[in-house]
Amino acid sequence: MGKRKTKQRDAIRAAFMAAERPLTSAEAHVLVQAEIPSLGIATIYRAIKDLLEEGWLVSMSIAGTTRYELADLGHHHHFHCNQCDKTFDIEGCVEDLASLVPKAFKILKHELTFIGMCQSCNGEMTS
Amino acid sequence: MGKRKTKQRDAIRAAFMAAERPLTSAEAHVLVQAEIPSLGIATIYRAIKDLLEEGWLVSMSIAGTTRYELADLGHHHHFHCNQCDKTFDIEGCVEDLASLVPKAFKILKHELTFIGMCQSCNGEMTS
DNA sequence: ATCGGTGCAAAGGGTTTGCAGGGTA
DNA sequence: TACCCTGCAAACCCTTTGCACCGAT
Repeated sequence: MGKRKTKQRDAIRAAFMAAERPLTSAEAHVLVQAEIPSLGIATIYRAIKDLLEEGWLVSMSIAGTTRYELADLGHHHHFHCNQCDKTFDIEGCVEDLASLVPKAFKILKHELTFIGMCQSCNGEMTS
Repeated sequence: MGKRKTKQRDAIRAAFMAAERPLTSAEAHVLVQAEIPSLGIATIYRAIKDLLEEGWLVSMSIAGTTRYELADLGHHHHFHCNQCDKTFDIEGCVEDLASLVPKAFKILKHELTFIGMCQSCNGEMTS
């Protein structure tokens, strides 16, 4: 009844560990197919669902798409590039964010996302 | 060749003005149908598309769904309730957010969203 | 009388589910 | 061997598009 170890799920976990940034289901699929070309998108979705439930991944909604990354990265935030549509991790946070919210609202977490152009795309524009 | 004034688009604009919070396309549809029951969802989507292009609405991606609100509300942020799935506006912001981002990244804007339980739902839980 | 907007239904794109076969334990 | 996982295809849901009709100008 426990989870079984399969090469598909190993490859999916490996893709998220290697990515070092949040991945969409489609991005994960492409990365994993480099290892296992026959792997179907349904397997990606089912694995992500299980990994979310067991707390190994967390999800976020950025730029109209759900993205997933390792749950144990610690508190951080994100930068989304409109040019290449990739999302990157940003270290650090700021104080007193919670003070913005009325006390009657119960805060579970917050998400801070910067939108703009990433280092790579910005460099290409100005070169 | 300009935009025409129709009762459907008037009702759609009125719904966003009255809502005082971001609405999903489905929420807007329900609200507008109270006024014009025959109004179809495609009309909502087409009107939103035009209103975004003319800068009257802005869109955001929260909790897996695209939401829209008036563009002229000034800088503010959002609170999303996991219980009722509604998103609310939060006044204010904090300083020095941009300092978190590496200088090579070009910031266009930022989005800050608190996730938790809103006043109404929180009250129902504890009563 | 134009021609943009609307309503309906079909088409698209992304995500989920049913099912038979394959692989782990 | 038992049964979870996979791959494929169908089903779903949300959004977009085609088309004929309606209605604002």
